[in-house]
Amino acid sequence: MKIRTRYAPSPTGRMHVGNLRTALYAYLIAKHEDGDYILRIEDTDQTRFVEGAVEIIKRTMADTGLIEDEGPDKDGGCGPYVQSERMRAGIYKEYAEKLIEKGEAYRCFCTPERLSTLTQVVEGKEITVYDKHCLHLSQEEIDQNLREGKPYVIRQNNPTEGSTTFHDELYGDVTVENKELEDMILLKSDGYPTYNFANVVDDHLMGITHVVRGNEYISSSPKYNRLYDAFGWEVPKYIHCPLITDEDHHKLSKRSGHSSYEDLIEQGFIPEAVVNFIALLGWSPDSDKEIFSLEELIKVFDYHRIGKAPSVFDFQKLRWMNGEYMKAMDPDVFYQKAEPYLKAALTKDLDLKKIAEMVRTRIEVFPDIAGMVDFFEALPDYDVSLFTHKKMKTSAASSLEVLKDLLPILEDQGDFSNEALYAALKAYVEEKGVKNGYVLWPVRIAVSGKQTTPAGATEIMEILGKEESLKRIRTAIAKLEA
RNA sequence: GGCUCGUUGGUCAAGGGGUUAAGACGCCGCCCUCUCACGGCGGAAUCAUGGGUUCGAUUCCCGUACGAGCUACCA
Repeated sequence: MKIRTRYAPSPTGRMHVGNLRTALYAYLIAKHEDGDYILRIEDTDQTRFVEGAVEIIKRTMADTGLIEDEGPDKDGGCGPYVQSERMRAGIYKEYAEKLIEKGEAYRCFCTPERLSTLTQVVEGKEITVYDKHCLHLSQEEIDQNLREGKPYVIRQNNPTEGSTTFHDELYGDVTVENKELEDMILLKSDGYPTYNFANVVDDHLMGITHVVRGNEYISSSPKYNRLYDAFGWEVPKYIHCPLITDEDHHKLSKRSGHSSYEDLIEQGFIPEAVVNFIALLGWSPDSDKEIFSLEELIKVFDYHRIGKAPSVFDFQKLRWMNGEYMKAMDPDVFYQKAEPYLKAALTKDLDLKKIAEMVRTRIEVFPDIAGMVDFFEALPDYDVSLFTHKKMKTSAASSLEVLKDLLPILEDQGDFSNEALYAALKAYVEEKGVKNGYVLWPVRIAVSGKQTTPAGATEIMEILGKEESLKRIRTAIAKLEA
């Protein structure tokens, strides 16, 4: 049988990396077996709906390459793929009423006021256990309430004895006492289904074979199984994924500053690296390989190798991985992506393509560029102590001497290409019988004004050009003479 | 509080009755080098805890601790 998985986000804002990973795993599980991956929008909570959030979801899916086979924009015969539309089509009401007929659900007319009398506070948390009050309403009372137009919800009728077991592909069998099973609400008074009901109905109607979702649903899964059983539907395979946490081992939240995919993109990460990184959070291949394209992931992804323990989102390692992608990137592609960052930092007419290549193996994330190339734009006000370097055996005095020797040589130098400049300086080095660094260190400091730069002295001079390079060397001489 | 799940270096993690307990990030050192970075080499650092079972447990079982999730007309 063909595998069908789904990703079913709620349009409530940016896409959390935990959700993105769930989407990725759902996609990989399906694609590994050449199955179908379905996108379904779960907009049943009108109060949490955020304008534009559906577009964010669609754009993120497109950017990351998690292309759905069926979804709101791609009807595969199981539509509509947006729950509010399905609700308007009467799907959930129809199935909820079937459950009532079977005695597996009942209408509940309890007011918020009555419900609040049932809640108690335990350790600061409000806990409400419904008492099945409306289960015992007589048919007359129900009809009366209906006639009066009293609002009601439909609740699942769970047994109070025995136990229910469900099987997870990763966690194995999980058994819960039925008395722990709450009579959860299936259909809200506004007619919308709750997640608890909609996911079961839709997963069945859409032929989902593998339900991939976050770990937080593991304790409600027994209730979902009872729903499948009540309908006489085949229970899908469940794959509950572990949580992604922050450095403090708490659920990754907005506070961390990088909890959403959009946050990461804004911070200069590239989609491929993000996808690669999150794939490895909670899953590992059977090899030492760490850099994977989406296609490679599809090939090697075995969901049995998903772990059970939560994993910390290691921002540091993401940066490293992003850097690996930078290094492996085609130079033209890299330039295209780096250009806006280069242009933001440099207004002068410089060879940005050459600068981009200098910076490529040195940055992890695009915003790193600015602090690395700023000296091309303007010579920083540096301290002469920079000229002193013990390993290069340079001092302020030696630097001054070298720069004064070099000035006329460079003034006469016609070819200001990196190669020609290097040859010229090398000739001086040999004539003096010193180490390369003895000469090149002061030159680089003079033309850059920085202790570390993305390139060597002659490469910098090539970019700067003769006029600016000489000007900076004269400035250095003046500084050293002062 | 109840229920459920989890626990291998700081982090991601492999492994799974007998191993010198992989690999990666980060950190440190060395090499390379026109600085830094890249690259290369090396180093420090781990089986939460107490009981079993066993000739032998990091691995299997039970308890404890710790962490997380659920306990909404949120998903």
